[in-house]
This record gives sequence, structure tokens and C-alpha cells, in this order.
Amino acid sequence: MFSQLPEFLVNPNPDIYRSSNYVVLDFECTNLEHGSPLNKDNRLVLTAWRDRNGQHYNWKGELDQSELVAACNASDFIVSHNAKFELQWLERCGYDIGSRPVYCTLVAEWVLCGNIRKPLNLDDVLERYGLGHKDPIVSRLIKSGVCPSDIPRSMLLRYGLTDVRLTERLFDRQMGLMHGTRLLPVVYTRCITIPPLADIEKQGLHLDAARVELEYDRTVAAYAEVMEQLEGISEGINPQSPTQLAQLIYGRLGFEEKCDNKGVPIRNKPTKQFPKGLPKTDEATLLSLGAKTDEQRRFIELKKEQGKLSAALNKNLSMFIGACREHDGMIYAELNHGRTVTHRLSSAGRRTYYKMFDDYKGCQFQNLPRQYKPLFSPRHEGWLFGEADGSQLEFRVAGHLGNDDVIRQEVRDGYDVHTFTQEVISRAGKAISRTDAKAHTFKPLYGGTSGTRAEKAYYAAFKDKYNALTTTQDDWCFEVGATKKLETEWGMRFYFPEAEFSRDGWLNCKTNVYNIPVQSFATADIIPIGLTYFWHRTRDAELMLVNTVHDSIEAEFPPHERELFELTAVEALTHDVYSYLDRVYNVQFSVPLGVGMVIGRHWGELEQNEEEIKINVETPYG
DNA sequence: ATACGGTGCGCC
DNA sequence: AAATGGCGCACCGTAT
Repeated sequence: MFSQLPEFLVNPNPDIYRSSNYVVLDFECTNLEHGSPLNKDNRLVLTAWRDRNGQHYNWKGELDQSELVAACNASDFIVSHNAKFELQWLERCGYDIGSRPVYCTLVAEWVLCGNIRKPLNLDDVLERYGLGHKDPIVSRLIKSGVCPSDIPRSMLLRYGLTDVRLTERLFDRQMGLMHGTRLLPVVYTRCITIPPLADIEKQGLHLDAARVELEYDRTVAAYAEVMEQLEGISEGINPQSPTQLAQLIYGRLGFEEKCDNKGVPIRNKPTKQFPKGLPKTDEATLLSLGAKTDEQRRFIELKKEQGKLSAALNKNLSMFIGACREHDGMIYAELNHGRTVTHRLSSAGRRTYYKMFDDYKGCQFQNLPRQYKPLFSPRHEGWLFGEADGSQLEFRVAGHLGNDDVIRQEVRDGYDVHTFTQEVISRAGKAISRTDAKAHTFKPLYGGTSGTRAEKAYYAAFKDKYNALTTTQDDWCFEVGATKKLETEWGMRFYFPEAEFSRDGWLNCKTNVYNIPVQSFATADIIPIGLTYFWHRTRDAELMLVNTVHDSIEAEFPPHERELFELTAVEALTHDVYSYLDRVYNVQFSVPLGVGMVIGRHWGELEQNEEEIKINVETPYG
């Protein structure tokens, strides 16, 4: 039932990058949307590559690249800087992007930098390595908007071949730098994710036009209503202007600013109008001000509503309605490596022109409001939308990294962690609902300590209950304090050059040290590994992967592939992960992983009489 | 006019 | 002197 996995996932082995049989690539293309291969109006201008037989090039465009594709098919892996881009072009050339691994010098550089942000574009990286630079004249032409198709061929060819040569030297230098480290397996993990990402970006997400129209109308009406009522109190101020809002709230409406324990107001950074700091006007602050008069209460309520409706309209609904009316309900986004310090993926919207706004709009795919998930539906009539997420993923990863038997036992027992939070906080004197307690459950996992007396009692109880984890995290802090860096169990390295212990024993970057390894292993390794196996295991199916949001993957499929989705999600997000971590990282993952699945006609919506599927899978190590 | 930093807010 | 982490986008105000 599953598609056949390629050898590099059946027997994943980063040593493949030591083979001398590889192809280094660099392509030049027309420059709409920065040359995106997903833009059908772009075409390839020049392909340049280097393999065991020397250097080659071709001016013939994406439909006539059989020589290039043959060179790729004869290689063990493909090298390029920002390989997602070249893979998307190669697919248009007829190459099977899942057939062999890539080595992306951009992604490898990201891994070498760990959590330190540095520019990852080829020129800057070459500069740091002292490897020279790309041809500055052609670089400047392209950067200033000249289409490569208008650049003289002799100049462009020299530029392309130079890029190939320099990329190969960079690859060589990176391999040298990784010698004696355990970073190459991390690079392997990042790189096997690139073909699935290249594919997902191509698909986009599909909106249900009827639902979007309804929600849009409802929200526009609600927004008009709120604005009219606000007008009665705020007399013409712009409620989205922090400065105008600050004047109103702390002026005529008579609110008192929140102060720290020395009586100094807690403010944002100074502006021209507010040289002593701009008073805060975000929702959390407004709710904490303690409205006393009827007018104050009414204003806070209305402003809260206005903020939400305005964000919903501007960030999502107006664009959704444009997509439904002008683009068949489709919206598109990128999924990028190289942005985050924890090595999670990040998403960025692909800005698209809408006639009805005479403007470009885009939205990323990882912060869509949950309430709007049901606005999305499969693009094909009768198909299903499925979401699979890693149950309590970061908590379980913390349990493994912290070697914490209490977490292991609670996961196996299906223990309700939030009820524990509720009970401890309530017992400490402040009755609280389970829902409200949820916000506190994992705060101490990331080093959170401040709060009310009852909340602090819970944080202490957490550290006590999971003392093995706490000890591990404190050990990380000691290592960071002593060496300014942390090498994790799976080989990834994080750097904290500013780390200092204060006299009272507080490490200045403690919360980062507590958080980064957990978040990284869970959402930069485990989920991408699962996503990759899922993609390869379903390649022969009609099913398409359409998104991934940190601990989840989303897909559209016909009803007869429902079982395929369910079985593959469990296989890929549990068994495949255990096996990959063991073989590539020599990590025997020791807490059961779980998968939760919601399948229906819309994203996040179950069919009637159906429930979310939840499955835990025991580790192979008992 | 355009660029940029700050703020606010959505997600995990 | 600070005490949960990580992002990207729309909007505002300010600088150029």
C-alpha cells in the first residue's frame, strides 16, 4: 500500500555526502517573483553544472534539459545553494525530485551557525569563508532588476559557471569544518526535508468560497458595528494607532498606567510624541488595567473586539475573499529553512496581486487563526482534508532529553497534565478552570518562574515532579555557563557567547537554554523526519501534502485514501522517527510518540459522529 | 515617496 | 535585574 521508499531513507546514511559522485548546480532564470520556479511565467535562461566529467551548461530552457537530468540521475546526490529553488526548477525539467538526496550549502551553513544569525546568501557566506565572490557586475544587474534573459550571454555564462565552482568549494570547506563533529547527520536531516517542502509549496491551500463569503460579510458587519460604537467614546481617533490610543486611554478615559515595583510605568520604547516611552496599549495590558467606570469597561470591551476583527479582516479575510473571487480560492506560501534560531521551519506568504484591492497581499501558513481552519477545504469535490499532529510533542521530547521516568509513565498512562495544573493552583488558594490552567502547564518547561503565589506553587511542583528533566536542563545551563555552548544528544550545537551566571546563580540566557534544545529536536528534527517519510510513502497516491505547522502535517486526499492517510501518518510520525533517530543520530528515543488525527470535509473539522483519532506507539526499546 | 523599527497579534 | 521559547505580516510613526 505504501509507495516504495528510496534507498537514502530505507538506509539513511549521511556518509553518502562523502561520495565523489555528485552534481553541483546553479540556474539563472527570468526574474518574476525573484525567479520563483512556481511562477509559470518564469523560464530557465541558463543551467550550469559540474559533475565528474567536468563543467557543462545549457541555454535551452526547462523543456530541453535531458543532458542535465541525465547528469543528475547518474549522481549520488545534488549540491546547490538554496537547493529548494533548484529542485523546483529541476522538477519542471522532468527530474524526479525525490529520487536522491540533495546537499544544500545554505542549509548546511545554517546548521554550522547553530542558533547564531548570520546572512546565508551565497555572496555573504563566500565572503566569510574567504572564497572570493560572485561576479559583482552581473550580481548588481540582477539585483537592480535586470532580467537575466537581457544580460549578454558571455557575462551570464561566466557568472553561472563561477557560482557552480564557488558552491563546490563551499561544499568542500563545509565538509572539512564538520569533520570531527556530529553535525553532518543534522545536515542530512535538514536536507532530506527539502524535496517535500519544494512539493508542498507548489500545492497551496484551497478556500471554501461559500464559507469565506459568509464569514467575510459577518465580520465586515461586526467591524462596522464596533467602529460605530467606539466612535461614540473615542471621537475620531484611529484605534489602530498606538499613540492616539495611549493619549485617549491614559488621558481622557482616566486609566492608571501599570508600574513596576519602583513605581516606574512599564512602557514601550520612546517615540517623538512620548520621549519617556510609549504607554502600552496591547490587549493584555488593557485587560490588566482594571476598568472601573462603565465607560472604561465599555471601551476596553470594544477595543478588544476591534483589534480582533481588524486583524481578522486585514490579515486573512480580505485576502481570502480576493482569492475566492479572483484565484479559484487558492493561496500560496513558502516554507523556509534558514530563518529560525531553533531550526524550526518558518512560513512566508507569497504575495499575489488582487484586482479588487489593486494591491499585493500574502499570508503565511503557520499563523492562520484556528477559527478559520474550517474555511479551508480540499480543492477537489468529494475529497477529504486531514491533519495529523504529534501529541504533546515537546513534552515527550523533554521527557526523552531529560531522561525523565515520571514523564514516561504519565505518557503511557494517558495522565491528564492540565488537571494536575488545575489542582495545584487551586489548592494553593486560587480556584482555576482546567482551560485556564492549560496556559501554565508547560511554562516552567521553558524556564518560566514568575506569577502569582498560586502559579509559583505550580511551577515549583512541576520542577519537583519532573526533577530528572529539571536536573538535565540545569546541567545544560552549567555547560553553557562554562563553555558558552551546548552540544546536544543528537549532535546539534547551540552557541551562547553572552552567557554569564550572575552572583545569585541566574544564567542570563536560562530560558533559551531550557527551551531551544526541546523545541529544536521536536519541531526541527522529529516532525520534518516524519513529514519526509510521509511524503515518500504516499508519492504514488493521489494524496497531496499541503502544509506543515511545527508539530503537524496537513493533506488532501480522495475518500478511498483515508486509510492510507491514517496508516502513513502513524508509521511516519512514530516508527519511521524511532528508526531514523537510531540509525542517523544513534538516539534511542525513549518516550512513546503519539499521533492525533482530524479528518473531514474541511481543515480541523470532523465528520458527524466521528472523533479525533489518537494513537500512542510504544518505543522499540521497551 | 520609500524604508525601517516598533507594536500588536495570529500560530505552535 | 530578569525571571516561558520561536516565528511573519499589517499597521503606525518616523527618518530619509
